[in-house]
Amino acid sequence: MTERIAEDRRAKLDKLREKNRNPYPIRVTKPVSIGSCLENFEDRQGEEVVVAGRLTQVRDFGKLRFSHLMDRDEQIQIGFERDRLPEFWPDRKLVEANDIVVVRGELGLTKKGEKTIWATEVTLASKTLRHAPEKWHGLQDVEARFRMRYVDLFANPEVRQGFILRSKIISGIREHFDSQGYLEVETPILQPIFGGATARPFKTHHNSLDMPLFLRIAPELYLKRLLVGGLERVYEIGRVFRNEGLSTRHNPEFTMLESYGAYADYRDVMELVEGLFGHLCQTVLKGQSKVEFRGADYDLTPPFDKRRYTELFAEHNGGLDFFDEPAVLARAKELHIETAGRPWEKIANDVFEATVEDNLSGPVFVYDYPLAICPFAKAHPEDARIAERFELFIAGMELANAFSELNDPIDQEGRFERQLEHVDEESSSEMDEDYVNALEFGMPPAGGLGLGIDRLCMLLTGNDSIRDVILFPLLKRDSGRVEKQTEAEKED
RNA sequence: GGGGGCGUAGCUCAGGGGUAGAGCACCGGAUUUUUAAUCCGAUGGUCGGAGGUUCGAUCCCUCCCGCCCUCACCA
Repeated sequence: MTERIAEDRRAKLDKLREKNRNPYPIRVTKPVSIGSCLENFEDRQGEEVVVAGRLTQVRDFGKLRFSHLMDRDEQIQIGFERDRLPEFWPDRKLVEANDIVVVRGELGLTKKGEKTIWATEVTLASKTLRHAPEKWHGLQDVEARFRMRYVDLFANPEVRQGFILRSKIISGIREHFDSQGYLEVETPILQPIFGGATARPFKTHHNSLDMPLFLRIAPELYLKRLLVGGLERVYEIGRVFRNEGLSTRHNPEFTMLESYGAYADYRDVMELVEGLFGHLCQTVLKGQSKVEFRGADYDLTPPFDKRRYTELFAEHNGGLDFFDEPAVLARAKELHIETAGRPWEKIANDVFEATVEDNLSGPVFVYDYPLAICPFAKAHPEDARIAERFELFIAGMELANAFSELNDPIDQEGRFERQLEHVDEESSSEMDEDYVNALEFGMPPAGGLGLGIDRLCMLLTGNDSIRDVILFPLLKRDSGRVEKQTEAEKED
């Protein structure tokens, strides 16, 4: 079969049209879910229902045929009998596996006790022109699954369930923040100055304003402006964009939750996060608190372990004091970490990442980070070198990042200025003066949180790769296939 | 960007310097209780792309494209 469209299916489509059967009707009878038909099924035999979905696996017995019908959540057997379907029966071979149909019928059982809808009326709702993937293995080819996610979703029910779960996770997050009095807001994705994180941005341009713009790397600085404005508790779930490499844990666009709550500090945010995980275990995981990820088990029951950054640093580096610059530099060289021309605190943090992070199975809050790598966090009242910041690690993945937000405009301006001394592709060459201006109008003390939704979904759905929890992960264009297709189209 | 692996029918996969293979799907036939139905028959391929070696390449070599894993950057 070299044609783009399966010729046999095209022929069936033509036959349907000849018989005045619309293969793509505008309106069909509204169905109920198959799941609702399965509830209390035994007591409802003989009841008439209308269901709809994709046909699978037709099993033909001459005057009788069986198939399964699949909708979003469930599937059920459909029994087609010649004598009950005078209208449909002559067309039965024109309607085949993979077609979308609406079936009216009676709930009943087969001789072997299989729950079945005995059809009394069958309407083709959409004719399929492509062959479906194999019924048993589904679509396995990873590349094809990503490029044709629409096929992956209907051919692989577990993929569909995974994305349904992702949707429920996001609903669960909204429920939790809403219940805590947080207001969901939206802030600019197109930003004239990028900030709020350390990452290379995507650049774009607005034509009529003739203005360079960046796709946001974080919503942080806009959300905190809203605290100045008095909204007090805000959160945003949205896409952020980072112009960096791809991996099983990184996609150039990913979904982030950020929240900011006035009159709270990072300890309160830890509780907020623990509460969130508790809520998700209750709702999304239906009371479960254990998840399996990459072959290991994780217990998400709060409270989580809490470990001080500098203590972990010493523990995994032979008692080394994080602030002992010459000793840490020596350790960095031992670990073959790039040191030349880089700020020492980044080098020291690289030592932390190289020696500690992979060993954090978690869930664990790592807290009290060195202030120098936390440009938006408040200093610890007892040690000016330390910031009130924590990160949540589970399965070696950084899932969340939070701090007691810096609201001192003069301190903030100074930290921006210090950042400008080391400008690279990952930091703006411009200070966000308006953000400092906002702080000068007064921002209440606040606890802020950033949480990677995709990684959370990986953990809760047990998927190893971020591409398995993003419906359409970024892929290169397959120029070979594209050329092949356009050539084939020209020949038509 | 570095290293490793992969790309064969619509799908899942085997094969391998000499006419390209299976199962499923599809097509024709049989069949009123199947559950990956079964049975009989038929169809279906630029073996990712372009070069090279060879009498002959899907197989060997080179380059290119794409995907996966991994390292680096990062969340």
